[in-house]
Amino acid sequence: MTRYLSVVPRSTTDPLIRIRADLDSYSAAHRQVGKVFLDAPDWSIRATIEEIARLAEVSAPTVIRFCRALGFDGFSDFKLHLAQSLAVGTPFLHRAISGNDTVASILHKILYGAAAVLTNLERQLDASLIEAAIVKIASARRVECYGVGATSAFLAENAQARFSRLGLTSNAYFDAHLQLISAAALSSEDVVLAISHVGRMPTLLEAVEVAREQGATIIGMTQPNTPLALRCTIPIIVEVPEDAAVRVGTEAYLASLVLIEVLMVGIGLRLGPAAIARLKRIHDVLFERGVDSEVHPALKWEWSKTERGAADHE
Amino acid sequence: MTRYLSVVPRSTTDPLIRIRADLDSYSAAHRQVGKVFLDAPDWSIRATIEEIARLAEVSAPTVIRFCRALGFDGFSDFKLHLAQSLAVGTPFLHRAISGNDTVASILHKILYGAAAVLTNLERQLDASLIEAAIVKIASARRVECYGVGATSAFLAENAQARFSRLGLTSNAYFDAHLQLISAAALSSEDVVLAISHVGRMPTLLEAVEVAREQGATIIGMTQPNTPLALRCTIPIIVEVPEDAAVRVGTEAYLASLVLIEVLMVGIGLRLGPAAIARLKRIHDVLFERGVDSEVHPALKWEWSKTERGAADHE
DNA sequence: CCACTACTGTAATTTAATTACATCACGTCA
DNA sequence: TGACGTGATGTAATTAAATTACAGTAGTGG
Repeated sequence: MTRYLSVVPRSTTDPLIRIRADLDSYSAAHRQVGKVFLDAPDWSIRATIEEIARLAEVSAPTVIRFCRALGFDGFSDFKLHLAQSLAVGTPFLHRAISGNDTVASILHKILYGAAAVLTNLERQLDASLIEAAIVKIASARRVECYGVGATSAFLAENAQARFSRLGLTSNAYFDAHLQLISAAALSSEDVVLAISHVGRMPTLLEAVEVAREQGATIIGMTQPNTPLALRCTIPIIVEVPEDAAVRVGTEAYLASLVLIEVLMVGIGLRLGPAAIARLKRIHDVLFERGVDSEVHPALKWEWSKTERGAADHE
Repeated sequence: MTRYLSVVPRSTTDPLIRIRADLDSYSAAHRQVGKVFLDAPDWSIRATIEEIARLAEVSAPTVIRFCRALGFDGFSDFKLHLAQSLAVGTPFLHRAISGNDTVASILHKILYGAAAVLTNLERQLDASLIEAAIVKIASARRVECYGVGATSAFLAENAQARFSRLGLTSNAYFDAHLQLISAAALSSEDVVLAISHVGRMPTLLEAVEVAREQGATIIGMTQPNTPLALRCTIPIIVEVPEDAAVRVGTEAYLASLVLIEVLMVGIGLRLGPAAIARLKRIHDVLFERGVDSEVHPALKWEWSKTERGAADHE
């Protein structure tokens, strides 16, 4: 009875992602089962094996075999994992905040809502696009970060600070004019990271258009189906549920911020130990001096500019 | 067999929180059971009822009764909920990112890591302190937001923007000097929101000290046991795991941002429809003009509510 | 066309959760 | 003080669920 030992090390992705990815390679009966899980994951975690078998029009053992084929110990084990992967996904999205919420319940809803957005993001994102973005940025001559409005300006600034800390040449522009000037000076070795959730600011689109004409790679961080998304070389689509939940903007903002983090980590790993050592060094310096190391995620860009200059010769 | 129907509406808090809160009021045997769940929640979700009963030195039916007493349908139902509440909590915290991670797995780890921090936050926070902060801010003559360093400056600015949009009088100061001047001008009707994750910046502490002498309420958003935390009237403690992962500050930053969101929502509900209508109005103006509404992350909140007729007051 | 293999279902088995009932401890009131 | 009720717990029986063993079937290669 070594059932409890096989806890984690299977694979990182969650069951539904794997099922969807592999659905085509399954046999007829297994495909049926997979479809049931994909169609009604919420229901599945509370259903018995018989119920699922009935819905999939297969026998119960087939369901078990399906679970085992995915690497789980059995149906129960699979169900547990599925439940956990769904945990933050669905249950709290529908619940809007109202006047009779207590502080504790507001806290709960907002925290879970935010967490849900982040975990759902994994299902929506195309890892290969992110990888493409990482590859491009890591080898770019320079990375220009454009953002319009307070929030995306901060995101752009944040991205720029991180890129600089990794030793890349990067600038951030929040002004329509400066963006245009920057875009006009780009080459095909350069990358633009354009951040705008709404993705229809004419001035930004114009700058993107110019950068495109210069042959630069455009990585856009935006909602699906926006003009910006359509003009990108590599769209990184941040889709947050248009839910009746309290706030909309913050969730997209959190998602974007975390995605920038992913980019930075990915680029860092790609650039190798030197870049990571550089990060650590900056952190240590700040720490020794007793400076708020919270400066870390978004160093002032004057800062990193100087840092970048010094770091070019290593 | 109406087992599957009782899905949600029990209560908002998760099982472990409730158990810990109510532990004292349980009978001897139930307390034993509760302790087992609290001590080994991870193990519990994979254990059978017999195993748990054995460990708690009670009988199996007692375990079931315990689950029922908490409002669940039975042991399985309880286990499922427990599993879900733990889902984002534990499993990925220990896992650092290494060179042989794929982009997909980096994505997974970072997204889940961030989500985990947010959901764990609920267990660590004291809702009554947040409520106290909400009450104070909502009735303050003015709210001064202090932040040092790029990140907490942004947080302070963000908080200030939200408070202003709710119709409160609020300013944000990032400069040591300005903070001091602001602090010196406060009265006992005023509130300072001091944001600093590290919480030991001398200039900020000094400003806080001065504000304190003036009789102002100090709400501090910081780590546990920092000088700032000790000097606050109302400490809002953001404790994030000291993970060995690549990134350090981002998680604390996300947590703080979401907490500001909670404050804003709480204050908004407390202030009533007028504040909510004001938010909506700002949103409409920006929206009509085609401005990136992401400019204001806090916007759009409660539009659903105002739309469904609560816009009464204006 | 046969043998082999990979899938799938049926029926039996095992395991786990749940219920019904008995017991015990404790407090209350005649 | 002692019968009585109430609430909490355990024991044994019951039911439900997951799993295994086995058998049949379809497709594939020799």
